[in-house]
Amino acid sequence: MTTLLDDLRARGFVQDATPGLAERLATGPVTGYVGFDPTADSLHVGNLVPVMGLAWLQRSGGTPIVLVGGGTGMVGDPSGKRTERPVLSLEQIDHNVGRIQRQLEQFLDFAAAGNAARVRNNADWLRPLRLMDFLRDVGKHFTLNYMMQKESVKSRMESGISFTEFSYMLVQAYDFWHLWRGERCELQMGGSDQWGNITAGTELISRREGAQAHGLVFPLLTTAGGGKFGKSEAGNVWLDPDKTSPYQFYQFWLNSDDRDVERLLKFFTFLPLAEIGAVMAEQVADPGKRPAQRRLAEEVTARVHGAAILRGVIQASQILFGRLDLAQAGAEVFQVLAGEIPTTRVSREELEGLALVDALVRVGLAQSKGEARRGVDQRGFSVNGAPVAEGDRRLGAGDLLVGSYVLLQKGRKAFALLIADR
RNA sequence: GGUGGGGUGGCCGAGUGGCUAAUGGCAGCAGACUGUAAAUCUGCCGCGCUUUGCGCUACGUAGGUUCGAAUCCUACCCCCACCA
Repeated sequence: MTTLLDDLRARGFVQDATPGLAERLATGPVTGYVGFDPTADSLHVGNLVPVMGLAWLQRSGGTPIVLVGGGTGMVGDPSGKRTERPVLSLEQIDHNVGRIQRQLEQFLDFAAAGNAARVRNNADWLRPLRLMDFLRDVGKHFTLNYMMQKESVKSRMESGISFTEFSYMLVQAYDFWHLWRGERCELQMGGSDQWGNITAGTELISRREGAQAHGLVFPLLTTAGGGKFGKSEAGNVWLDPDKTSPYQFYQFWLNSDDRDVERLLKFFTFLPLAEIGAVMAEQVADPGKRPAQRRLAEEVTARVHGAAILRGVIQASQILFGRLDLAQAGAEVFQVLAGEIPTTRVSREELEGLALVDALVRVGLAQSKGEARRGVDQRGFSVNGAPVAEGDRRLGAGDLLVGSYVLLQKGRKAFALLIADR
């Protein structure tokens, strides 16, 4: 029988784990937690690795706890950070937590009998905490020498580290202890930069309670191209459809590098490894068809946005990238597109004689008219699928498809729809 | 508080009076090639215009010297290192 640790390891989730975790898991499911920053009102795909870690924990019978850093959010973790965090109001944090929980519900079961997922906010216990109590109950258990050996501190000794940031690991250790004490939470997971903070927590639980707690860290995800995973042209790829449209979301996964796709399937889908193996076999046989990317994009998009939206997104993708002749497309096709790509409405009068460069800026495909002009010079823009060569090109009624639509395109991946109202 | 070093375009980093809208690298955008890939090659990469050119804004901030300043002078702000 395999345990959570075996499963996570097979999927590449385990960068490091504390000794004894395997033995502990062999005796039964655990309660475990991951900390999240409530700095935004949505998760982005970069947050998905720990979310999937919690989901697997729950699937193994364990109880996942989502810890929201409402208390720690105001100080700042020095691990891998260069700048201080913004301070958020309590109302803002509550709002963000509510939105994020709704997204988590696609991955975690908050109603499961016996091991329902829980959300905790460390503001609840950190805010009332008194400094003297903290120094007595937590500070006493750590030597300066121990703390200075942590990578998060060591790497900052040259450039300088504030006392607040230096103390961060103790606060995080206190969180772990608190969850252990109150809910018998025995495992903390996180990114590999959290290793030092997590082991400080297991240390505190060991010294104060004489009990063994465990830690597990995920590897840092990078792309084969050498970049940070989870970024697109528009910045972070968010789960919130208002921040990243489902179409962009689907395209993000579909455009995954061949070298990354197998790893991404293991990380971000619940497909059994045997099935991933089969998909990869297809992929190797005919890379041009990209069955692996398609499967990845479908699985993740369906989970985050639902099957119905996925269908619409696939349809829109076929229109924009397939051989479909736009002139043959009906009005309903454009209605689908309007929901998936940036859409701007103009009046008929405005459209008549509207300079293309102005239109491109207006729909957001170009930042400035100069940029639009350069792009046109380089044959980078198309109107209704036809590349534009003339820098002084103007739009008019003759460009309207189905009487109302003009499809503008930058390069091959960026589109915008202009709707001319009657 | 003292001493020294520094603040240049998204980032890194050249530039010490006119040839500088500012070398180079990274990131980004477009084109070719492709599989809506990767790699490679090419072009672009402050804003605007009636675009082989012209105008405006810009080298921490504010003044000054000069025909002319990112480059020199003054004050101020900020950062870093070492010392206290």
